[in-house]
Amino acid sequence: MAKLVLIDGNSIINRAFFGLPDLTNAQGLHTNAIYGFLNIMFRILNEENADYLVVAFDVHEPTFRHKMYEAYKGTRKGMPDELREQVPVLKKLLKAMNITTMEKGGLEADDILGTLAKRGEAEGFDVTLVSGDRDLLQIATDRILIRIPKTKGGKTEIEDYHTADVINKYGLTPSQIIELKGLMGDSSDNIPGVPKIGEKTATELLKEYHDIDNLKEHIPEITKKSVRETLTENFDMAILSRKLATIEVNADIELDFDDARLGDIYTDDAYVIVKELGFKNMLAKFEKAAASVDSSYRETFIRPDDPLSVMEDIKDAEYVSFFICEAGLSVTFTKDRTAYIPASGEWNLEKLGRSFVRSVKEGGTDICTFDIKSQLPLLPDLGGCSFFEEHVTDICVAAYLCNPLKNDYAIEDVANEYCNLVIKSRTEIFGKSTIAESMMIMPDEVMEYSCTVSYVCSAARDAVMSRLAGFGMSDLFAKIEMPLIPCLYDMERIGIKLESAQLISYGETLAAQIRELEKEIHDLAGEEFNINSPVQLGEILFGKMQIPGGKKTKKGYSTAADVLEKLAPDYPFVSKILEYRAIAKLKSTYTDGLAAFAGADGRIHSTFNQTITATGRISSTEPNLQNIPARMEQGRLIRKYFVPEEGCLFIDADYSQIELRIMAHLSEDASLIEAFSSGADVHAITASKVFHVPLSDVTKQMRTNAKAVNFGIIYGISAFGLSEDLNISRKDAKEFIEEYFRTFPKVKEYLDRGVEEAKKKGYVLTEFGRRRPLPELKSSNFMQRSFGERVAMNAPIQGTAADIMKIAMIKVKNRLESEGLKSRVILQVHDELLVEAPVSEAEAAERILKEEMESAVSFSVPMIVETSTGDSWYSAK
DNA sequence: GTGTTCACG
DNA sequence: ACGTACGTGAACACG
Repeated sequence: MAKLVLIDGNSIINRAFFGLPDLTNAQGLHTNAIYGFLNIMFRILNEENADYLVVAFDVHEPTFRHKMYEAYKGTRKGMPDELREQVPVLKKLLKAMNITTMEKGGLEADDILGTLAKRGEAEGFDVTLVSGDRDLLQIATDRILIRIPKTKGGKTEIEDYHTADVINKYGLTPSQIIELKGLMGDSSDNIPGVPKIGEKTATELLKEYHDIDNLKEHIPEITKKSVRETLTENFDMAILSRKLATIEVNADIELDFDDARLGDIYTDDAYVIVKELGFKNMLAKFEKAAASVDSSYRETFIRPDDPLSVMEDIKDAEYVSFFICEAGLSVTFTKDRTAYIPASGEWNLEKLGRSFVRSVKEGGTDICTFDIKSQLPLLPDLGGCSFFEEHVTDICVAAYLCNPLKNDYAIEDVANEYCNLVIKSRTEIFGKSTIAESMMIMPDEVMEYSCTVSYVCSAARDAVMSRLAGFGMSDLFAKIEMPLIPCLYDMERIGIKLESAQLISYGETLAAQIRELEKEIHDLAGEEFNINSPVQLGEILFGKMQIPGGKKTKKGYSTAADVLEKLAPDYPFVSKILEYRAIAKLKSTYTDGLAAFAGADGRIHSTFNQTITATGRISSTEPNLQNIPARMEQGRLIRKYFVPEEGCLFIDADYSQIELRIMAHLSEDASLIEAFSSGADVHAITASKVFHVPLSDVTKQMRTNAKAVNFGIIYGISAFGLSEDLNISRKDAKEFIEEYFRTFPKVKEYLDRGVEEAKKKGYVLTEFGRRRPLPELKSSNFMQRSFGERVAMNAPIQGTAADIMKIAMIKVKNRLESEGLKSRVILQVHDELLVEAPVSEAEAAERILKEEMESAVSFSVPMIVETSTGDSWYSAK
């Protein structure tokens, strides 16, 4: 028996859109509805052995009359733009998968589906009809199965209806569903129905009188007066509504089912589209197709007999792209020639790297690759900041600057986005194994991968760099991001010394405290439970102990610190929990966690990532050294175990109030600029001005409030946020903000102007041209739009601060080296640099740090740097 | 894998 | 009426 599957495209894509969180691909296209649609379609195809498949759509040309009607009714709003833009992409994808789609002016998708279902049944098929719309139940028979997917808590469950199932569930036959809609209406479909008659009454009436025509004859028999009256008065509504609810099953549709026969849907074209959409977990399905994608470029990969000649050619070339890994070196000269030299025999890895570096240096050759920082261990003495500025192009970093919002910058995405090239990703080829592990087992694949990376860099270079130039970021790239790479590499390579043994012993004292607290908490609670589990803790606190706290999260109660802190004064039990949490965090993340990262040299080598943040900041991982405790003494003690090498000191230098200073500069607010020029405590001055009291009369509370407002302004202030932070009413918070803006009127002008401009352009820029796109500003969702507005205020400030710090790092490195010092920057924490300096150099290094950081930019307010020295990170702060 | 919590700037 | 501060990363619980 042949099987025909019909999908209600509009209905399913709608369900998917509203059921899934907002997803976007690298280009900022919304993709959640397409993703959800595909998931459902794949599931159906998996379950059904479909021979024929048709996806039906409504025609989306809302007529003038439609619009008037919708505006008047206020219901069934037009599609949100975020969904609208996805429809053509889905259609394109379905086409690429050779799946028949149908739409016809004047017909709704329903009518197409109804007609095809009945026709299919008549031709002897088993028919399965997939829709989110219960209207379709009227089509159900023993041979036509209606499947309605429902998303329940992330999972998709499908309800199945044959005739019997409809009767079971509704007590009505499929054809009576039409009568049901006629009586009760359907607000989602703009079917009015009979006033005051809902599902219950309608069902009872139909059970008794079967259908609307028969019901008409028997209205006088109805016992309930209100029902009798509304039916008498509004019977024409029932007739009209039934007509609206009736799905056309004899529409004029031309379709030969043979044309809808399901073939191979995993085509090359579809692979490319799915890849563009960024649906990584679906790509596996299309993998086979990927292998057959045009890969003629592979024929340009060669293994020269004489590595030496390659090295000579590098000298002569103006620029080359390359990739070096444990397996060997690839060098792309032109798109027609990529040479691969495996590391073996005489040409071992060491020699390969050194020769490459020498050739590049001798030839003054420009080099281009992807994520050069990870290759630097194999490229000894490649060069410092100025070499990077003049000769290096990192495609990964360039792609990041072009769009800093992506989660990762895998080479296959760049190949796809900039050269329309489909290549296999590293994980597609090697799985979880590293290249080093794979080179013995599959050397050919390793060679091909290496060559592909190098080739793609050449192929993408022009496109990426011209986009960068179009965005005005060429200087930012060459003069800041590229020279920063050796700074980051140095910090990673040098690392920071950790007194592991002492740290672990501090961990043990913490463990003792944890055990103590655990016991007290369990005693107070009267039972043992996992304090670390927010679910269990919520149950105990707000369930068992009846502490007022209310719900907050999707899954039960929130036990976040800000909630608990409000309760702590009244409930000692809650204070204990907070104490427990604080210590448990210290132990797991900072004591045990950090100790595990100490290398054989007794130092921690973190990774500093340049392509993670949306604002241009650096991030630190494995471990994160940018969030070592500092605010509470108990945590701050952790810093005592970060120590300088013997004979060295730490010098810590941090920018004072850098973000506020930047805002003063950008807004040109005279009062704020003056506040900074006077050199006094800016939060106190703010308080003095906002609360209209002399500086000497500013109380602690006033300063705290002013400080919170200052932070709020930088974050893109909202009365709600400030009120949460200060634990005051929203009204008071609003007044603070208004008074602040009255005091610093130009700050308000600046922020408003920034948001307005961002809305017009769709992005914001830092002082150094770093660009942050703001797709949220176009959102129809209030929350997302508001978020976009706050980001528009924050990103130029946070981003400019990041730019300044990057400039400073380059200057500091250059200066330390040019003065022949051994002192080195070993950490960056956004507005702070930590230098490890031989004791004899400490004073010089401290002076250099301050000078170079303060002179990194020349703004209308001074950039002040505070330094301090010590024999641990703790004492140098 | 996702959500919650919490450490930093 | 909505339900919020900006930017990160790690540990843990839980499905």
